[in-house]
Amino acid sequence: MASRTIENYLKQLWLQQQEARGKFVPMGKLATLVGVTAGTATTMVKAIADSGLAKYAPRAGVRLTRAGEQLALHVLRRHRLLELFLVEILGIDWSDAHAEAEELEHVISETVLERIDLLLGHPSVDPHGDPIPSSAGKVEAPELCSLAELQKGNSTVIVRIADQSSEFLRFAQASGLVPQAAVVIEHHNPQAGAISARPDGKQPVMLSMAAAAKFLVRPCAPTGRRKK
Amino acid sequence: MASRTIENYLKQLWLQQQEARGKFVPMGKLATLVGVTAGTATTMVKAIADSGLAKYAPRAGVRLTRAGEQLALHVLRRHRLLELFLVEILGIDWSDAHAEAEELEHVISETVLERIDLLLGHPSVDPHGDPIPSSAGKVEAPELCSLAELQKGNSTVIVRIADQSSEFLRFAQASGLVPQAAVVIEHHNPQAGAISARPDGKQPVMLSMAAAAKFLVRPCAPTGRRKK
DNA sequence: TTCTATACTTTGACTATTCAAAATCCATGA
DNA sequence: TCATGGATTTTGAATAGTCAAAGTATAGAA
Ligand SMILES: [Mn+2]
Ligand SMILES: [Mn+2]
Ligand SMILES: [Mn+2]
Ligand SMILES: [Mn+2]
Repeated sequence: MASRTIENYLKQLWLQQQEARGKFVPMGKLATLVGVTAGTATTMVKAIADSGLAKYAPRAGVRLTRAGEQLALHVLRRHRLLELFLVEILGIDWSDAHAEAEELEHVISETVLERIDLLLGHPSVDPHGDPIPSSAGKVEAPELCSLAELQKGNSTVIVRIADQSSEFLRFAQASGLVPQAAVVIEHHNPQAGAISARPDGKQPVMLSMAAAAKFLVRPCAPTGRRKK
Repeated sequence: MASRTIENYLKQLWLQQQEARGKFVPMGKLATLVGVTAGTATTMVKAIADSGLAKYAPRAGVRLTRAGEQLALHVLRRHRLLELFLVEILGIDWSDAHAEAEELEHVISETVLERIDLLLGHPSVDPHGDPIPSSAGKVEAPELCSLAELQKGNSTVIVRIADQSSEFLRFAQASGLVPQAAVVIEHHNPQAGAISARPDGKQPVMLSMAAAAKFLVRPCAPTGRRKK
């Protein structure tokens, strides 16, 4: 029903709405995410709003309607199942899977999708630890904290990486900072704006707070210490 | 490089050229194959010719250049490898694989394609027995004869089905007339324009000459008899 | 309150692809 | 030779997306 272009707008909108729940996504932000100029985004968003998939408030931004969210979740389900499929079954590199899935997500039929889901054993997370929406359009949104929030000496397990760029993913993999990996915080320098994390059986890795914030972990403070 | 639309035109052109080697494909025929009006085909073909992928002769037809053939063969390779992958790995129905591959063939990257090729063990034919072009763009074109050309009492093996429509494929599968199946010609009535073929271990099947011609076999006349 | 930088919207134009309908060509048969 | 009918080409218009550039609104700074 929705064109591939519209599917991309909806998906980015949904992802962005997760960041700031309930708020309107500004046009400039959406344009950047989709990779078009602001004027193009305005035009497309008006069309999307006309078809009832979003609410558009001029100069304020856009927000998905329930129908828009459902459609976005179906696209996201295809995207994430495909990512896992590419990595697990075809052996595609972790860092390339996202870009490949970005195209495939628009041409996979429901039949093929369910076959993939079956073959993978109805997985709940993709290779980056991102949750896979159910075919009914449900996703769990667990509150996670990041490596940036832990204290020196804390140990934890990475569950999710919040950056899909292949450069970052290559760095993460090379460092051993992948989902399921246990890590210990070796140094924590809020002043220097950096921490040092050691993945189990690997060398310690220096991370800026910004980079550390991209590694979502659980449990948050397993050694019992708590902030403040 | 080439858009999905152009890839479709090139592929149909190549397929059609196989039927009548060396001849120009008439616009009306191409239009039907691609599923557009004749006027549209004329417009597109002129653009394709301008980019050097085909030779266009007004009122005579089109023919691919060497460059166009190479591109067409790459698309065909993607198509057939995907068909086999869908059937073998994902368990998609034989009769649906073609339609699915028709979309996927335009978005698969070279990397994913080679992974699929590897996973399938560098196969040489797709689920319908159609040869898969090599990555260098070569295809063998074995001269085959069809069930329609055999005599009563001949036995042979089906190697290829020359019809991609899901209705025909479903009928073929239900009858047991699939690639690798051994069959015996039980009756042969040129006057009635029909034959009866019995797949090994199955019930005999009545086929019009037109239908029988869609089943390509080898060897042609295994029992030593020859025509005329 | 007034000004202005920045974000946003509008406008005009362009590409790719398609269709319907009108115009044209040409092999054929009279 | 000449009229036709069918195939082909041309023309005009439409749709989906996109950009560049020009116009506009508004949160804050002054
Ligand atoms: Mn996409
Ligand atoms: Mn992911
Ligand atoms: Mn296709
Ligand atoms: Mn095939």
